[in-house]
Amino acid sequence: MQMRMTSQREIILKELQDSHQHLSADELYERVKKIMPRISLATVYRNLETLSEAGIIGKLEISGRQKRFDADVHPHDHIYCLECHRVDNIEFDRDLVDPAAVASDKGYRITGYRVEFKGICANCRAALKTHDDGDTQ
Amino acid sequence: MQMRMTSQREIILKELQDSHQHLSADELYERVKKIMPRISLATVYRNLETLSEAGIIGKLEISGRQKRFDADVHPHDHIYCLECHRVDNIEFDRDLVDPAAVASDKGYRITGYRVEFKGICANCRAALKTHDDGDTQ
DNA sequence: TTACATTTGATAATCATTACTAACAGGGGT
DNA sequence: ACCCCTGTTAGTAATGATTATCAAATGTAA
Repeated sequence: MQMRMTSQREIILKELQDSHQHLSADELYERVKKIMPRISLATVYRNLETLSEAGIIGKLEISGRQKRFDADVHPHDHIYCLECHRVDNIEFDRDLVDPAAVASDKGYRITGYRVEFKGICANCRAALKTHDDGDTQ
Repeated sequence: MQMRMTSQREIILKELQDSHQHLSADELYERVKKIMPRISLATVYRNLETLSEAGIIGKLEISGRQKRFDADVHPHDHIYCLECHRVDNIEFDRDLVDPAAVASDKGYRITGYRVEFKGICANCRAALKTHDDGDTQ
């Protein structure tokens, strides 16, 4: 849990925070390389893991895709675009879900849950509309 | 969408149904090989994909793990064990979640959502208890 | 039965991630 | 200052899951 804040670590964290996005390890690698050209992709992976273990960032494991990282660690949920795979935060009332009501089911001790929405983002809706008029709603 | 029910396809589907489990492609491969020894792992992957595209089975993409497949296609959610990675169905009232209430958020057209619980299953709770008494609840 | 499309088995390739390793950095304590 | 210890790094190899490729086999249809 204790962890030195190395310069690599600090730059990775700052780039993620400043992006205001949910970046993947390699996207972050590309950004960090501009500041610290000799950094290794493995270092980015390693530090993202370290930072998320320490609870400083969140690790998003969205359906079957590459992991993404989130500088916002307050409990919240996500929606992702089936077209371009971007991930956005959603406002969803987590109090609606009561883990205790589910717990008895199979003898699990529940430690958490997440809600994951999917759909087509505004950008991709617009793009699809001009191409093949695929959306009427 | 139209799709021949080949013998390989049929055996893969039947084995998944009979298992009453959420099997991964390679677990299913091991089972199917006992019936059809010359089948290829690629064929299993290919047919699981085909079957899930046709809506005959479900594809489960649980947090950062290997995909699993589900012969039960009625809308339902899942819980997985952080220790042994087994996946179980849960009874969770999906009406609690209203996609429309979320939709306005970012201009997404929402096509679905899923709720994923995590925890420690009964087996693993018992196993952990005998080893290091790690659970008091 | 000839002709075309689909599917298969075998294997190579890909993608994301993790493991490995040797070199390096930043403290103590002496 | 010097040595030792531990954590970290860059670079690269290895891994695990999945997908792509392709020739051969099979099914379907005129």
